[in-house]
Amino acid sequence: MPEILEVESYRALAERVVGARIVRGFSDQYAAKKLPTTSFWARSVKGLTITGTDRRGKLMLLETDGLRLGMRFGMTGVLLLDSDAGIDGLFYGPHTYRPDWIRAGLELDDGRRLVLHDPRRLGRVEVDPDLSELGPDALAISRKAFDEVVTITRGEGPAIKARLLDQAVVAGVGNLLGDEMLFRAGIDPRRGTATLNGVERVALFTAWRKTMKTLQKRGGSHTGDHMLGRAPGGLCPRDGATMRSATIGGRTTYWCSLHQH
DNA sequence: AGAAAGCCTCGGCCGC
DNA sequence: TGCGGCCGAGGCTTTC
Repeated sequence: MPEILEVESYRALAERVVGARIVRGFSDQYAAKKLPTTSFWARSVKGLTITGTDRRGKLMLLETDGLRLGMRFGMTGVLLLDSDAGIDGLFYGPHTYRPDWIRAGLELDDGRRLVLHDPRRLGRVEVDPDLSELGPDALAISRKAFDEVVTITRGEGPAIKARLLDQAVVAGVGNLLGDEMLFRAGIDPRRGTATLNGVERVALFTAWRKTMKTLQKRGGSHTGDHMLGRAPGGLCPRDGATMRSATIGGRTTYWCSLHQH
């Protein structure tokens, strides 16, 4: 659920704890799944002072005077500072918060708590996360980085939708965002990446930048134009044609039968 | 009851 | 035939 725009809002929220010292960290076994042991997070974070925040794709980072800390939010994770949500709940999943859905977090020397609230337990905490497996950040992607996303060395390459979702190629495009930018660019998500011509590439790049900009203003990935037709039997909000759907790149994908080709 | 917006692993297939 | 890389399917987990 949280895609890059939501994670960016969490990062902005986390800015408020810069300067604070961590007195205690905690996590359950699920949140610690990428760590050697469940207690690794608690042992690693104790005593660190938070010096800044960062983000690569959907991975949020806390810079400290020691280790670099990472948080992933899975599909239903939210970052809370005391009880202030980084965004106003989530479109999918419960819109309520419950103390027993707090899976990991940090207690700070000023009494505040920065916590991962995650009903579905797919969020993760990380210590010194490996960034080498992630492509360049999708939010403010450069033309050069974009060119690499759509460049395939041999064959047609994967479907463009699957390519967009590959975090090693570009970090931060989630399922909704991928559908939204292809919708705006008028490109069929099933198209082989290498089959996009120059005009289509420019259209996709333009749609990409505009989608990020617009949705960031609106407040998240679930406020895209495309969302209106994103339901079984839905109609395209642009031209009223029927929307199609299929699994592409492992995710449910919706596209307009008329203007995306 | 089925599907869900992330991510990881596994197994099959393709090409060298 | 052997092997690595790629890609899709399935699993995780809980909720609505």
